[in-house]
Amino acid sequence: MKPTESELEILNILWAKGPSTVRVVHEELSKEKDAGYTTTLKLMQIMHKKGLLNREEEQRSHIYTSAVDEKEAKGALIDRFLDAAFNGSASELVMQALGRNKTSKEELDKIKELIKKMEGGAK
Amino acid sequence: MKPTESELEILNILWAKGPSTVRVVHEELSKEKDAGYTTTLKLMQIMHKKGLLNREEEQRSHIYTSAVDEKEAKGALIDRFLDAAFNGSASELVMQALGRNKTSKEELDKIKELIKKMEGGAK
DNA sequence: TTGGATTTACGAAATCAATCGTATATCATT
DNA sequence: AATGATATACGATTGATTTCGTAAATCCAA
Repeated sequence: MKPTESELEILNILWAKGPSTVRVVHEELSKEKDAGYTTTLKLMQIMHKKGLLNREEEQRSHIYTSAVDEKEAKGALIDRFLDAAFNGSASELVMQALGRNKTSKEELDKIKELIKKMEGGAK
Repeated sequence: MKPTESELEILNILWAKGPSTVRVVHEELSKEKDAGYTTTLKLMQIMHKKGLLNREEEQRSHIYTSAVDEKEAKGALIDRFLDAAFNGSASELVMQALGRNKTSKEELDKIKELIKKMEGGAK
């Protein structure tokens, strides 16, 4: 399971909006990039064939849903990214990511909470 | 600047080992995957044309070095990955990355240090 | 019910990444 | 100087991704 960047965009939309028609996905997609309707359609058809999307064909406008779990898929993406760019070291990635973007206090708190929990569990 | 996965592997080797010949890079690469020598050569030639690598042609065996800064390049990679998969939210990525991999106590400590520093600077 | 709009299906082109074979040049050793 | 090893250059191929045009089916509204 190795979605391309375009496919990932579509998955993100479906994860956020739930079951959707090509029209809806395309509309959403159009906010970011511009491509023809049939391009989006074709992409989603390919993704369906690959098993990345489910679809219901009862209506004239087919309804698509993601066939892959969001957490799992993103976890796999992280793993691949980690291996490719950071030699598998999660902490390296985290340091870079935090050092880079300005992250809000609330977010930092959440992360601290998580660390605390992880340490607690490890003891 | 958008290295492919193969190109990133080569950049990683050059970042780690410093100026190197194709031969050396290829040898290192061969530990992970197997491809012919000319494949590695071609890749590095393309990267040179793209401006990803510098090379010195004085010797018969050209010496290649990365033309891009490691921190900068990885930062750009993170940004793109963040946008593609996590809607730009660094903390989301961090949470997933930490929650996923088992990270050592030392690494967690380093991260806590970083957070402390960030909070200090924000005050 | 007919015409316009919307949808799906499908083929094909354009691009790009990755791989390799072959030719040519250069070097080192005998 | 000749031979074998090693280097670069370059073209060609393969496969995947992205894009779009067009045809056919379906729906809706005048």
